Amino acid sequence: MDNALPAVAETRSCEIRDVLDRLSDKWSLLIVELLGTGTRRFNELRRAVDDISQRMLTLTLRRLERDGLVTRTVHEVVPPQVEYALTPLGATLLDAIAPLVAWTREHRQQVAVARAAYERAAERPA
Amino acid sequence: MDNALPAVAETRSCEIRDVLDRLSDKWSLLIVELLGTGTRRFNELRRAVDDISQRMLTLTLRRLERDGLVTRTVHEVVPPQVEYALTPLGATLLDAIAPLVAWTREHRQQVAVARAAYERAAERPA
DNA sequence: CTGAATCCGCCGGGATACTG
DNA sequence: CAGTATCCCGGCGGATTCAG
Repeated sequence: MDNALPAVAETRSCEIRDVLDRLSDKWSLLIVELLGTGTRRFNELRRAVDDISQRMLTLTLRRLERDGLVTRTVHEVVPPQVEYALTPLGATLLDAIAPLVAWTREHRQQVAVARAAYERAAERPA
Repeated sequence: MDNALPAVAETRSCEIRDVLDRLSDKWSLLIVELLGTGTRRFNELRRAVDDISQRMLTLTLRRLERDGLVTRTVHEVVPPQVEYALTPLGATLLDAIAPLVAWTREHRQQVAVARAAYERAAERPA
């Protein structure tokens, strides 16, 4: 077994840092996942996430738009109406995170159990 | 097309929140990815990530251990030697994030281009 | 309805020093 | 080598208010 830390590992870690950092905020992946089911309006997303602030929803959507993952379409009507949807690029990201989302659903219990056991062990060192 | 926000979307978003939040910190996915290539010692990881502080590496590893994703093995020798490795559960997570990691590698350029275009458009509203 | 702007608390996370 | 302890700062993100 090759036990030395291969150069490829370091290289790969560096390469994915910027984008992975970008996606590692509190809401981005969640919004992408939600937009996977179709075009949504601002308050639709707000209600769906339900504990995101206006501010963070706006900022998250702006960043996703900036990175070419989401489109923002303003309909000039009263009251204003803005629709958000995944771009083709965003759709590929959706596919990429699907396994991760599935993983969280399938292993959530297992993680919770492990965490509970760890906490219990930590509380009684005697 | 079913354009109403389906109940399933809200439900799914809520279900994955806790674990996704847990994984959405700055370093966890990166460490999991690095441990995918085999057992590593503390300073090996430190050098591999290279701009993580001692503190954050320790905290990140502790949390991964707590959640049953990583094992911590202390060898009672001098100097001390501690080895970290993925648990079977951690290995399943590695598989789950593989597509996301691949995505970042394949679309990094595209994101950078979109971002640059967005910034340029923002700077010249005239 | 969809934001922008402001204020502010909290904590993620870096730097440094110390320990077994 | 592999941590722990302490200090401290920046910015994420919530609450609220204002605007088109």
